[in-house]
Amino acid sequence: MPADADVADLAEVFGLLSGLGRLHLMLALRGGELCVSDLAEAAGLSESATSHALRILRAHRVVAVRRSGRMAYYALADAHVRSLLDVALAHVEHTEPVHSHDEPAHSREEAAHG
Amino acid sequence: MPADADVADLAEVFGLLSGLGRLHLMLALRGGELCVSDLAEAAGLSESATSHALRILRAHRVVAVRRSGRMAYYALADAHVRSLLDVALAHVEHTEPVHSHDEPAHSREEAAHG
DNA sequence: CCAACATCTGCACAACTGATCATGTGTAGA
DNA sequence: TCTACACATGATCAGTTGTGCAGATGTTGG
Repeated sequence: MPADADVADLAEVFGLLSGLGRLHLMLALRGGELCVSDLAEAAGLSESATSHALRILRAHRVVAVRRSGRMAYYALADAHVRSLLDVALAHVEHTEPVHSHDEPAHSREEAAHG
Repeated sequence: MPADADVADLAEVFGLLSGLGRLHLMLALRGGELCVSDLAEAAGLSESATSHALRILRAHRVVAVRRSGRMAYYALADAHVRSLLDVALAHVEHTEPVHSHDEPAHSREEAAHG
C-alpha cells in the first residue's frame, strides 16, 4: 500500500482525466501542441470552457504552455501523462465497453440453475 | 484521435479511480482478494460507503466478486486496471507532487520587467 | 491612441457526487 | 422458525464540478 499522499495525488490525476472535456483536450494534445481555439475545436468545446479546463490542467502541471504573441500553445507537460493516456487508451480499445452503468438485475447465474 | 465512445469509456474509468475511497479500495485489492469488511478497514471507510463504492466498481466490471457463504470476496477484475494502477502509481511516486491546486498569481515572469 | 483579436477570469446556476442513516436480502447456527 | 451476521440498497443532503455570460488583460497593426 503506497503512501497516503501519493494516493491522494493519484486520485487527483485520475480526476483531471475523468472530465470528458479535459480528457478530449489531453487526447488532442497527443498529436503535438495546439493553440486554444484549435484545442476548442478539436475537443468540441467552447473557447470559454476550453480556457477554464486548461486552467485546471495547467494548475496541475499536466500541460505546458508556450506563449507566442497573443497565442498560447499547449502541450502535454509530462511523458507520464502521455503514457498513462496511451496505456489506458490501449486498454479501453481492447475491452468490451460497459455502457450499462448498472447491473441488469442479478449477477447470480445460479438464479436459474435448475 | 480515438473513437468518441472509447473516450467516454476512458473518462469513466478515470472517474472511477478519481474517488479517494474507490481508489483506496482498488489499491488494497492489488494484494489479492478481500472481503467487504476487510476492504472497509483497509480503505478507512464505513462498510456502507464501501458497499456503495463496490457497487459502482462492480457495475463497471473493474472488480470481480466471489461469494462464499455470507461473505463476498472482491478482486481486481482485469489485468488492465491493475497495470493502469501500477503505471499511474509508479509515476506519482517519481513525480514532484503539486499540492497547490492553483497557480500563485501570474506565471508571467516578465511582469516586473521594468 | 484606437480597434480587432486571442486568451483569461469571476460569478451564478444546474447537474453530479459521495457519505450517512435506515432498512432490506440472504446465510449460518441453534 | 428465530436471532445474529455480512453485505446490499434507497433516500437524502451537503459539497463539488462544469458551463455560459460578461468583462478584463495583453498583443498586433495602423
